[in-house]
Amino acid sequence: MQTGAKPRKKPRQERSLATYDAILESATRIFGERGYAGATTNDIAELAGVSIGSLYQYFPNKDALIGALQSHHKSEIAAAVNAVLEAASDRSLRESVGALVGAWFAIHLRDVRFHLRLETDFLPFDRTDEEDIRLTQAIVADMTALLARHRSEIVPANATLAAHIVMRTLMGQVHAALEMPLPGVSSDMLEEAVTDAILGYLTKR
Amino acid sequence: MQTGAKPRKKPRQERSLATYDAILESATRIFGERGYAGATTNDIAELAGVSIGSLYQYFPNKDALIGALQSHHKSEIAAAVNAVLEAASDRSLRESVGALVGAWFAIHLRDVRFHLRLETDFLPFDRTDEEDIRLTQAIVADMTALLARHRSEIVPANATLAAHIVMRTLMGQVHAALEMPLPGVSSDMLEEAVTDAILGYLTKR
Amino acid sequence: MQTGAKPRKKPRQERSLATYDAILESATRIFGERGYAGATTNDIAELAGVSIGSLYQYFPNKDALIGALQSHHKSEIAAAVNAVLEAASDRSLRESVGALVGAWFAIHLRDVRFHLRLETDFLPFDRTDEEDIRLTQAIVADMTALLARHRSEIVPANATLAAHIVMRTLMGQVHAALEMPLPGVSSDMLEEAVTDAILGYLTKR
Amino acid sequence: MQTGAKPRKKPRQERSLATYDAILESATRIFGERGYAGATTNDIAELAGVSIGSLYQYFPNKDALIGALQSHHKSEIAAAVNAVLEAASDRSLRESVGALVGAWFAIHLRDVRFHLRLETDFLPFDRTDEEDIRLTQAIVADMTALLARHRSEIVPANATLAAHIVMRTLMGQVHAALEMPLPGVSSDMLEEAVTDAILGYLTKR
DNA sequence: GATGAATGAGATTTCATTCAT
DNA sequence: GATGAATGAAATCTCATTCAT
Repeated sequence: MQTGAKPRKKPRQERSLATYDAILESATRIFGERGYAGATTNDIAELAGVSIGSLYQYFPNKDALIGALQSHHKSEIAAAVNAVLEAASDRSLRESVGALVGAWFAIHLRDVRFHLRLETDFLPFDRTDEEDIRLTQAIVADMTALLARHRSEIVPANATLAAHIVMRTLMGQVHAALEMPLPGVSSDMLEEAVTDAILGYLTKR
Repeated sequence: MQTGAKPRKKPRQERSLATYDAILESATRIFGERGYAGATTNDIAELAGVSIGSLYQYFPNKDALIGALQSHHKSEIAAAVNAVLEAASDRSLRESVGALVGAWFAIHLRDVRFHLRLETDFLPFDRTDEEDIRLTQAIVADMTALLARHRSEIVPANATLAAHIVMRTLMGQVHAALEMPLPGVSSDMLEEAVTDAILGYLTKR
Repeated sequence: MQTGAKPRKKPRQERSLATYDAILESATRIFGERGYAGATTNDIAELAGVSIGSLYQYFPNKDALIGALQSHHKSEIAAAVNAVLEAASDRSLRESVGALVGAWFAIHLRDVRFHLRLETDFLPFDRTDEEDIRLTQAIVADMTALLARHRSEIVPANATLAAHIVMRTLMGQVHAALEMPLPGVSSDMLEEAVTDAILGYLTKR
Repeated sequence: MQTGAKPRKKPRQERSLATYDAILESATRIFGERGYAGATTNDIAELAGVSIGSLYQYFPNKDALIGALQSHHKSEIAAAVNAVLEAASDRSLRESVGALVGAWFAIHLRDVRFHLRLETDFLPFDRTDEEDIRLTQAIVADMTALLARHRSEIVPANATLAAHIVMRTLMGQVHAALEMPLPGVSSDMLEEAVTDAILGYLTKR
């Protein structure tokens, strides 16, 4: 796999934009259904209703599609975390953590199979482009800021480490929830349990 | 990818056994370095020092290699969890959870890149063979039993759900630790933080 | 490759002419650097600063670019040979041959890489259009006339064969000089050696 | 085009050798007929009667085929020049040069179209592998030695330059003879004219 | 006339798998 | 049992060319 694969050109005309979007939508579906290796660029183009040549006009290779999809995904998470931070002043720690857990699950459940793939097949990709690094840092920064707001209630001394632990707990729980659903456990119950787990870590004295 | 691919035969003779092991060892290395798609059966055979024909004598196809590797991995975890359970009578809850976390990290750190792959590239594999299901159930059962031993200290009412949450927290934390190491955080510190997170969830009143 | 591809139209207006020239100049550069297969019409258009559509307005296909370039090249040679012929009355045989060699080298050295390509990649092109044939004949005719002027000093009986041998010697030497420069041999020395070789052939008794 | 492409493996078994030879023979034919760009690896494999996979087992890419063909060609020339040198003691300069010209033409005429391609399409290839350099040096060295044997009759002072001029004359004349045959000129006549040209250069006082 | 998005045939190359030796 | 030459389906990607705007 090549690295640093980025969109070859940004669409300028209208027609172009529609093509670009159609390809990404198709890619989401097909990667989600078949995984990285199982998906073929020809099938993605076909489902998008464009020629294979057009796909390669916008994405220099297969990996560039994954890159674009991952960027979009991470942007969503960053926005959600930021929204929780913005609303934090009116909320208790429990409410904020609950909102965080809720948003995290919501983003992933919207397109379950795709996100599961994203967390599995695609993670090994070199995610070294600046955009991606920036987003990751933004997420961690917002989470650290969120914890700082409730400094007095929180036990762990190292705030950055705590932010990472929280983020990783979220990732792990969501991933596992997608991969092996627990029979007899509603998503409300699950979200509450995860919220408890995070609060337990943060506030246990 | 084919599903339910199992080893074609269990080698009985000495020389056979050596060949079989050499192939698995080589597969661990190469899958770890290159991922599922990047690894080729020819390269695995070559590194193992056997002909490609011999590889196919023991494993009917590429997926069977992954299957064997995953079984081995899950067996290790099951054994570790069981060992913690066996030793639980002499230990406090904190000690047992600490031992669990330690063992989990140890198993994965031993061959970092491969285990990271295992958690990513290879998860989508249909793990529906009986052996695998049995092992997963054994792990959850042992964990539930472990929690039961400390019933009085533990808050979550649903023991099975609690066992899953714990297991998932472990998986998520280990995976994240492998994938994005935290600079300035020693593995001891990390293990302690994860232990805290789990205990926080289990015992928070 | 198509044969007999000719410029679709000769541009009449000023702006058109500038576009036409820009394309040819760009083609010279890119064919020279990358060869026939390595050059793409899109890149040629881009370097010329015009759209790919415009390029195809002037040249019906890729081969037409080569055709135009070859014509231009052959015209230059024809003009140079003719100039030597025109000046021949005031010159000795040695002077005329020296002028011929000098002009031939000068034309090719001006854009070394492109001319090397011209002698290699592009020769197989069907050069059957009338213009090209006419130019080739003109070159041979002028050379024959040049030799005729010094009939008395010249040994080979068949003047046309002699003209061809001279032309071919020039082509071979220039080509080889471009392709594998001789370290320690200045271009003056080389031109003199080639002049000697031709004179040796023509005048050896 | 990739450089330094060499045969992927040397055939060890009998079957293997036959495959290898069949591919090279087929490649000679198809490259000769269609040129580098026009030839496809699939067609070469098909004509050779082997699968495309087998072709790539022996030659890592298209260029490696050209490389092998060029090596073979240069070997032939080197052998011929050496043979002329070996026989030089019993011959006059004119006889040796005549033999050289004859051999050079013979090698190329045997498979005219292919050799023409070799001199055109394929020359731009990076011929930087040691084998090739060694052969070129051997050819020049043998030619220089040949000239040294007739030192007293020869005019040009710089023997290496003279050897190059001779070689380049040969290349140019053969190439031109292949590309544009002279109507009414037999090959004997042509070879004699070329011999005269070379001798003229070497011995003109 | 100019533009450039779109096309799609076709080329190269890989690699899991087979099977004659 | 072991070998490794051979297979060929299938995937990625290119680029000359068209044509609606």
